[in-house]
Amino acid sequence: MKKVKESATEKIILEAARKVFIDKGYYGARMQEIADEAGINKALLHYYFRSKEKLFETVFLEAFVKVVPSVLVILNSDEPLFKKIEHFVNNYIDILTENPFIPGFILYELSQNTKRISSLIRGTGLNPQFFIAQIYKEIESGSIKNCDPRQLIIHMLALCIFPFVAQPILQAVFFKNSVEEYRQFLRERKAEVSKFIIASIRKQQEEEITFSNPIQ
Amino acid sequence: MKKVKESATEKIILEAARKVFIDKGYYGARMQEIADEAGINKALLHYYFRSKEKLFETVFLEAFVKVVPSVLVILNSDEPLFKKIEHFVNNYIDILTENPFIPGFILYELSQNTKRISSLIRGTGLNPQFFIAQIYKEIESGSIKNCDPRQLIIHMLALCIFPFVAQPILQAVFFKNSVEEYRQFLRERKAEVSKFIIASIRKQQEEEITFSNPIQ
DNA sequence: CAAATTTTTAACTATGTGGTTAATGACTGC
DNA sequence: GCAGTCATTAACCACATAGTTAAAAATTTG
Repeated sequence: MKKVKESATEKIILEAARKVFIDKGYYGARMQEIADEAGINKALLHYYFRSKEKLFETVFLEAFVKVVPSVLVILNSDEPLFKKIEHFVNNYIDILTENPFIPGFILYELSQNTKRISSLIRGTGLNPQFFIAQIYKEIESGSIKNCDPRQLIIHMLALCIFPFVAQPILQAVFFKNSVEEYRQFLRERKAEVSKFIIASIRKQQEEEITFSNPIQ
Repeated sequence: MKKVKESATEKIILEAARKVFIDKGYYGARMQEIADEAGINKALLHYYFRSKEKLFETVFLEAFVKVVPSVLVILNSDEPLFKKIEHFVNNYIDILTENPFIPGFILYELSQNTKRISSLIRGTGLNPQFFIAQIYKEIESGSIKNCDPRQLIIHMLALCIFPFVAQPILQAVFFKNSVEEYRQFLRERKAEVSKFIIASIRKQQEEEITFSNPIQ
């Protein structure tokens, strides 16, 4: 019988599985390679996790929980908007720097298995309504320009996540394939992105620029 | 012997291979599935393309060429910066709307097998130097704020590409899983993104805001 | 039309893969 | 210290998969 508390072996397996799955994806990963990486017999993988699919499921959920909800807390806090954007961008890029392969991993597996999305969303309480309401308030109060809050949120996500998803090609094209240069770039990017966003949405006193089509 | 002009069968195979590879990725794809999809015998795949890897390379390069270089032409044109940004964003989002799964495909395969794929890409002449120089000129002339041109380019790419890479989850979270609503959102996004970028980088006459750390 | 060539197929092979099993080693409680 | 349970292993199995082959069908060519 399996114990509730996870054994040391179980942790070692999960660690190895995470590495291999993130590197190779579900289909590319080999149970033997995971076992080798963990330095144990392949049968143990099945002993603890029954099947490749179950093992993957566990790894995926751990990754998802690591990256998504932590950042959601910030969006639902009651900080003022500009501070919140800075806070969000800083934290998100930090978390992703520590787990640079997780966004690509999540996006790919999610595009393969769209069914899982809805259960994940339900499980982690992904709901942008509070943040959307805050953006509306700021628009009405005149501190930011008119826009569709969903567009703004997706701008924020894109600017934070994309550099990690596209790391290989960006690193090759813009940074002579130097990992160190790319890391430096990401550090600078934290400040760069918040400034970029805030400069764009902040309303100038003298003119009222309206964005097209707020929301229906 | 293989003819120079590709036969009808060859086209059918490529079409089927594209579909399966994009859906399942390199490791997930099965030669038998591609053959079934094409309605032909599996041996024909090897007859025309020798191996899975060669077939994949062909498919990948076709996809890459469809999405990347066409848009590079715009960046290397001599339009003024703001017009060029609008032009770029409009064209890119259009192209991606027609090929919504290609970005994810490219990024995924690139992250799985960076070495092999980057040698494939090298032949396609990706070079942002001209556009980078243009951005510098605009900074010097005082029409846009100071910034690292690479950051700006990656902002642009992120804002265009991310909505396609993350479509499943964004659609679920923000658009009740409605494909039509998401399409509408992408249409609006074209205008939204250029405005967002230009509003952020345009320099106001009265103040000179400097971004941190231009380039070394 | 018949010979030569190209295209297509069914059957096959070698290998890699996820998963199983039965035996062994390591603990744990008494 | 020993019975009983849990953890670990090597050897194995069934099956799927990329790739091959040899023969048949279709097409081209003289």
